[in-house]
Amino acid sequence: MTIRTRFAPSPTGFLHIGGARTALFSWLFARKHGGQFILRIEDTDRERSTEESVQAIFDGMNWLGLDWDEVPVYQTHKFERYAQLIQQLVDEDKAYRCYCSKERLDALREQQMANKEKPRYDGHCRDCSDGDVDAPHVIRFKNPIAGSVAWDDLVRGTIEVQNSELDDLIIQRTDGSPTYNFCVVVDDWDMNMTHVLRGDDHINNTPRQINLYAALGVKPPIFGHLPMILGSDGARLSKRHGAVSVMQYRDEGFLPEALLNYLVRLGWSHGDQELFSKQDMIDLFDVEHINKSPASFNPEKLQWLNQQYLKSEAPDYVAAQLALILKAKGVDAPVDHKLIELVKAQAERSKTLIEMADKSLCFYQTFETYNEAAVEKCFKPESVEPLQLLHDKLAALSVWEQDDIHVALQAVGEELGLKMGKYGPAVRVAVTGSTMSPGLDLTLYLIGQADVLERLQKAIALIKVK
RNA sequence: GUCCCCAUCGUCUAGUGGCCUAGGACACUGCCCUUUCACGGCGGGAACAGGGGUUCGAACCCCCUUGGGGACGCCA
Repeated sequence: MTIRTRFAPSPTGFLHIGGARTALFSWLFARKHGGQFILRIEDTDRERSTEESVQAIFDGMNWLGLDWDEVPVYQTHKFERYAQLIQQLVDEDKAYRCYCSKERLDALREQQMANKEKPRYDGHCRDCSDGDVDAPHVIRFKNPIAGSVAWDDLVRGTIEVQNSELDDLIIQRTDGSPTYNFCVVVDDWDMNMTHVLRGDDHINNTPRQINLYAALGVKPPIFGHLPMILGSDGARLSKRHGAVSVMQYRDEGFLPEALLNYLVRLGWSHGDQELFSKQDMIDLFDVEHINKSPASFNPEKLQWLNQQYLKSEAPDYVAAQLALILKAKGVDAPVDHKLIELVKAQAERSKTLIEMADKSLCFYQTFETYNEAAVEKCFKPESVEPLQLLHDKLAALSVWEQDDIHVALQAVGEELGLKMGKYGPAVRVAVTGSTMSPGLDLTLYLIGQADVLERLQKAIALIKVK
């Protein structure tokens, strides 16, 4: 039997971190077993579902490289199918029309809460099957009254719930539209899902759905409930914890490889291994090592991972991403030798592409202002002489090679009897405006002869005035 | 409140009865490397929620307590 899993988001916003992690695990499970991974858009809530959200989900999945098989299924395209099955349940006396008013339901709930009971529908209309079909009504599923429902959860083990805890859920609204719990069951059945991996906020829905499967005479899929992702304060991850949209991470300079790697380690592990390529994940993934407890999202570790990938991914690939961000900052940097060398040098100094871009700006445009503290510390009257000497030596170079620049840099120290630490910082501030940069010779090399000479002169003039 | 689920360093986790005076990673921190900033290397502090059992032996099994999360919608 081919394994088939799915990711079924409702298009009411962007693809968020929690959804992405669920999608990743489902995707991994399918890919690992050579099965299929399908996308389903749960858009039965027409009020909140939008076209843009659907696209945002596709974008997020694509960016992460979570590819899906077959064409995505839209629940709104299946209303006839749902209606037909609901009618079937009514005909078979497995569902019934309920005429209870909202007011009655609210009062009921309030009273139950006051009695310290679990609020649930009392079955008021359960046995009056002779109601007027034309009067406003919903359709409720006749949940079994006695016994219990149990299933063998892929990650939790056996879970059992008493039917007495479950009420008769609405499967069709007054407006005739079907509800979530019903659609999910029909869809997973229609789509031949073998395994359903989802967030454990659905654990409470599972017994209801299993009862629905039984009523429909269908064998349910195997369920696996993934622990939730919490924010740093232990509460469910939400907007106030910072970025929760997958695409926001792209915008903040993260590589998809890093986010994926971070996500896969949230709730799953393979011994002590921290770094996983996509192929590693597919090869190594197993449900046995999925954790049961919720995990807190830790931005620092994500940053560390991002730097690991900034350093280990192909420099031209990183350079292409960097160019995009540089462009957004108004710098047109071609993905050439210079940018690639810059990536290699900056990767070990940057956690994100944004950071890398900011640190690389001065390689493409003259900086407006010097870092004040740097000027204070490094621009001294005695800096003029080595700066001038370096300027002259560099000006004399007919070819601009890193080796020659290195020699010139060394020569200045030797001729003046100065250690590198004595004049190096001044050079660095002169050409970059700050005290931090990659190795000096590489820095000078990448900035280019003309700009270096110009900046050196500008610095000398500044020091003299000072 | 009721039901369901969960519980190892601050965080992610290893651990499936003896290999555990509990291992790795992030973060923090000391030293080394070093022309800056980093990277890297070598160290350090830091956890089995509490209480009862079971067992020759419990981080691992059972029970209770506590704590946390989730669900309780004509949302999904």
